[in-house]
Amino acid sequence: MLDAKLLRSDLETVAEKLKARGYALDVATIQTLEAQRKEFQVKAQTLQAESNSRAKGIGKAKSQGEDIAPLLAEVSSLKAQLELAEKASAEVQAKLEVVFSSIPNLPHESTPAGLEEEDNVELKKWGTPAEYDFEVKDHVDLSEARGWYDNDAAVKITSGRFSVLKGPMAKMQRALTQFMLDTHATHGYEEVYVPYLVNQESLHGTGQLPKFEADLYKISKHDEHDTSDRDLYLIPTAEVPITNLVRDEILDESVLPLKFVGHTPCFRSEAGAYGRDTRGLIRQHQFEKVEMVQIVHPDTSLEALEELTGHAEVILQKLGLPYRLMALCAGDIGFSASKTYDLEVWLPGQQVYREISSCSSFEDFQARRLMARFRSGQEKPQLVHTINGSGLAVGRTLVAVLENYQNADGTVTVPDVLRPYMGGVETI
RNA sequence: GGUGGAUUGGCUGAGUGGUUUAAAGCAGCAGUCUUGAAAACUGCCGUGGGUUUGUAGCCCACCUAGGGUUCGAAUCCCUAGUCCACCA
Repeated sequence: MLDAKLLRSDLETVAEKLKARGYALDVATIQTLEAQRKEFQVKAQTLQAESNSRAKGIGKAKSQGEDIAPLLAEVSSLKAQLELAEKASAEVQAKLEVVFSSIPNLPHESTPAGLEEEDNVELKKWGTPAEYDFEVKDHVDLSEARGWYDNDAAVKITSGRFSVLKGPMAKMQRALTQFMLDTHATHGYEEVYVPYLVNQESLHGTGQLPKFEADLYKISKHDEHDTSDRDLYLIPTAEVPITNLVRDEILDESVLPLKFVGHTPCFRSEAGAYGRDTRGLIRQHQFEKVEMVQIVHPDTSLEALEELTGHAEVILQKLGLPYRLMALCAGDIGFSASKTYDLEVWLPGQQVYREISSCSSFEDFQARRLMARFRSGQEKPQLVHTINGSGLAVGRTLVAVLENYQNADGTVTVPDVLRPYMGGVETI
């Protein structure tokens, strides 16, 4: 959420900045609602103050044994007025809340201009794609030939865009997860285990709700006796539960930066992505991911994003996977993001670089929704900045390892760093 | 699954319808004293929102959460959460 005060004082500038990411801010509507909000809120508060002081006066009169009947008569019409004003105020504030929480974050000044994917800027390439003296397979052909990947079984058990992995491939996915968690621990991240089902407040805090409900799996309680809205959602990323650890907290400045790493499955309905990447493990409704989250002082968020992106790069480097680093343009960054780097890994099977990690700084956008703050000495609480990034998407890393490390005979060489996690085997 | 109890600020803990602006203590901050520290003493000491040029002043809300009763609710009623105890 953007700062409501900024939206009041400098709406035109905000609209201009949002234009950079292709978002048309409805300035007229906001100005109208804002004018109403001010009127009704001031009115309701004034009436409340009046009502409070009258009630106090009645109490005083009664304790002194005076007749309070005339005072009660005076106050009778006040209550109805107050109720009306409060209702009007609550209505307009609810409308503003909906509008405000649907406005995306402002792109950071260092975010490249542009609205399309083609406007993303390649910042560097690492590693050289290997030359193969045989015809390379993609991960699907390769793994099906070995009986490691069974799409039909997944369809039978559940539906499309799920996978059943078997044997060495299943084990390698687990090995990758462990390797990533252990590596990030050496960078000072505290490992956390978190719930896979979260409530609406959590999703609102990190920005998935209210705008992106269609991409989420919702779990209804089916309790006819419980009419309260307590539905839970499967997490689309560990960012949600991990970042929400600091929701409604006032941290002491000395604990910053907080660095968390967690491994979770992620669940995405991928509404609107039908027809894209239907083959193999690239785009799944359920996939494994290791996620890094940093809660930082506002002055250090830019450096923290560089650092965290570097931590994701280390994984690719240790695995010996060629990749490139992209700065996403204003039109391509996510709803809550201010600045985003994508890491794209080389997939020989497709002869393309594919996203394997997305690292973003949200500045105070999530923190404001989360009411995640810190206090320096005796000063007023300030909003923290939040940073997160995949380190890495495990399923896609598995794809990358299989494709990059494949041999002519259909076997796959196990990268050195994974061998300790796979009982020392050198090839699978 | 059932019954009962608890739920107050960073912590402990008073408060069962109105002069409560939530007592008091601890912790914290500032100061006095002291060579310095401790002790003692004095003062400050929650969060969000509104108004506003304003981190000034004034106002509103917040005693687990959400409803309700009332001129007035921490206090009474309902629903839910959490914790504790007992029963099955």
